[in-house]
Amino acid sequence: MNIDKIVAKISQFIEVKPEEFDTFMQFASVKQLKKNEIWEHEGDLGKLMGFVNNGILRQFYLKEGNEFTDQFYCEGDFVGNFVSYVKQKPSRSAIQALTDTELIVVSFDNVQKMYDLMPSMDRFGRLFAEQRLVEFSDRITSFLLDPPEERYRQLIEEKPNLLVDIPQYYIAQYLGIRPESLSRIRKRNKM
Amino acid sequence: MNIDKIVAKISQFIEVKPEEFDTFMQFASVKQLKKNEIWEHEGDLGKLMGFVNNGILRQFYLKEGNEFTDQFYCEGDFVGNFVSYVKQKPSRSAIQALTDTELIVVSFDNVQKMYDLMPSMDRFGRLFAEQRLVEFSDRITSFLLDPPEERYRQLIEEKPNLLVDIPQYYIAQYLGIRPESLSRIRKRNKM
DNA sequence: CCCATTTATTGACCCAAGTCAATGACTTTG
DNA sequence: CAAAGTCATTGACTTGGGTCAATAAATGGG
Repeated sequence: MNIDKIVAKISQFIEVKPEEFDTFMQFASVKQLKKNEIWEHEGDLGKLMGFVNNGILRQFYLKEGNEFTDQFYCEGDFVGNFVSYVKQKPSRSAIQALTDTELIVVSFDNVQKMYDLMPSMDRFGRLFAEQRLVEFSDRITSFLLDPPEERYRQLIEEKPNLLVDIPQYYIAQYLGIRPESLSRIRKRNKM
Repeated sequence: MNIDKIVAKISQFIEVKPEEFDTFMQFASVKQLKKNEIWEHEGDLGKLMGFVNNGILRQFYLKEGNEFTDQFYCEGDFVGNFVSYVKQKPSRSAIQALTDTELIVVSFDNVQKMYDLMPSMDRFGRLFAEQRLVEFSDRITSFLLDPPEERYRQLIEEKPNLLVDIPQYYIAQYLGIRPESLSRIRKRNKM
């Protein structure tokens, strides 16, 4: 199990002692996903948290036969049905690998155990949640302030690899528009 | 200083010992705001956190002469330029009281001190941030899945008092549409 | 390398929100 | 109470995204 990336990630937030990582790794396992494989299904209760060692995933909703992509998860991100877990309600969304993907997986129950065992974990959880909060807040603000065109520009600037690694219609779903409209936006602006 | 509501709020997340609340209150002060008064200005670095004892506030952005309301804060909510504080960058948004308002105010710096002094505070911060995260996530999902009409219906169901206490055009700003469009939506659906 | 499948583009048309301007309703206050 | 100001509604028109269908381009498996 290659833990370099997850060590680096957690160390961005708190100092971690080597023996704490040993504890962490006792709870962890590796999961390989093939392209297009569904990892967490709609209707599941969020039970697992993953760290993306490599690959891209998306979280999506179905409504009236259409798919809506809510989030992308890329290398270095934590992925999971957090909302379902926090609410303790079955998830309305599913999580799917868009490329071959490797995850380091820990159950939320074991994450809870770590919160109780390791004093620094609550702080990590807080700082991590605060950072996600800022990302979510920025996305909401962008829905209010920026037209789809501008949201597309920003997304591609932030995550240029999306454009090469996954079909455009997932990007359209994420922006809240139809693939045809994204195609026209790209044409209008020669992107 | 009436601390009943804030005690109740924090107790939803963690158990607090009376002496811990004493510590908390040493850091806190009360701030009265008049209707339409700006509490935090655009360009300020987020320095203060408030707890809404009563009243309604909004956080808003200016873009090309238009105002965009990003968040409402009602009785029992924590209000502040969290994003600016976390990023340590001047805020692009302002916070304004929409009715006469009473806040219990603590500086973010003192909140940090409490994180270090009181072991349970990191957990409170984590749980609180997790809950906000779920709210934000639901709002993003709603931007993707639901037309403005449906978002309006849900907002009014959740916070019916908004409709009586503040002008409709703030609600339109929050939904991401123009006041004229909200007026037409209400007419179409006899709301 | 070819064929089947998937993905992206384009066209024609529709509709809901945006824009601008005018009017109506309601509030505040001198 | 009258006048000013604020807020909501309505009308006429524009615009950009949605929808459906056809075609083109890219991809992947045999």
